[in-house]
Amino acid sequence: MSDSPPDDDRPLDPRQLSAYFALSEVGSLLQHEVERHLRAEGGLSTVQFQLLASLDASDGRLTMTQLADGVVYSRSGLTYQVGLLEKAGLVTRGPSPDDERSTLVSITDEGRALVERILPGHIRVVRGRLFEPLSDEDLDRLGDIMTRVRDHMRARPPRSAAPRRRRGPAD
Amino acid sequence: MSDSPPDDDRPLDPRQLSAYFALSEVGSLLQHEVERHLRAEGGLSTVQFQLLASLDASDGRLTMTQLADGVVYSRSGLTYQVGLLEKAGLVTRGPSPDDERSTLVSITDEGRALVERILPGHIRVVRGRLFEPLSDEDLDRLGDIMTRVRDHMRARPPRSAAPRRRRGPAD
DNA sequence: TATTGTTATACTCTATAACTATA
DNA sequence: TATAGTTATAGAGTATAACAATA
Repeated sequence: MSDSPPDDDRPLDPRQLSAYFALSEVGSLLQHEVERHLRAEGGLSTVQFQLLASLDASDGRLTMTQLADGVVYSRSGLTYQVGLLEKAGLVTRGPSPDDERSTLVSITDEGRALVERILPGHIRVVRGRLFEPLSDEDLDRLGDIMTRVRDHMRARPPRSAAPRRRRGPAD
Repeated sequence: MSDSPPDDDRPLDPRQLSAYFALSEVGSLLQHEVERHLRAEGGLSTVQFQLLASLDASDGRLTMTQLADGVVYSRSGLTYQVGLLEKAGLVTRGPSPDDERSTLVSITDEGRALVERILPGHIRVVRGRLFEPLSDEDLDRLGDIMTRVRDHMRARPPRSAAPRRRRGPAD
């Protein structure tokens, strides 16, 4: 609990606070607008769209674990969402030939068609809300910063992020 | 629906895509970790913490509408969350002297104490996850970019963002 | 009539723990 | 024994619409 350097206990300076608040607000606003658009246009939640887009971007088939890697999500939540997509005919599920424990999720033609139908409007939202006020230089800088932060966050997950809690000996 | 310039229908270029994906991922990861911390440390959701922090940062009392302006939220959702905070003894609600329609939400001493107890750890999370890999220059640049985007998003809300739908004459 | 806020309701989402099956 | 995934369940959060009260 107290294994952080004392340096970490100082308050954020005003620039950090301002950057943090602005980032949070942008994230929240953007998320809401994207969600609204996806729901209205394709009846999908953001997570469902991300799952479809991941499948579409890869070879069309991924295991549940591979899908989970891309999305911040619990396993059961992923099962639930993929179940909805399957019910809607946008993906199919089947056993993996390599590893009988794995489930291979495949996007259907209908799924691909939906992604392609939704994508332009999705991009329009992102462009109009996020990128419009940014210069080319801003864009490069933003991409660079966010990529570094993401790699940092992915590289050192907080100690509480154990993928699956195993039963302790004292349970 | 087709009132956007044709320019908007082009796909995002790779730099935009990469910046957008990285931003989404960072936002999502950060949100999850902050949520986890607030829940573990103070039993609060992010929204509840934001509401308390807003009250704490202002004079300690705001109307429901003023609170709603800071958070992306439906009115009923706000009522629900403030109700929880009230039940927990962190805020009180009373009629506004200025406008009898308004509800004035006030943070209690207990509420302030909770914010002060949680804030250092919250900041530690943000610093460690978000700011650690960034230089001073990055920080300034990020703050500048995010502030501009936020102002842009706040200035021109999408047409669907009417605060409250009034009954149409044909209903 | 417009605005502020609440309530009732129904639904979506998410996490935890227990479970099955394969490696 | 560890890993991949599912299921049951229970709770939190959210939105919509109808509502009451004040401006």
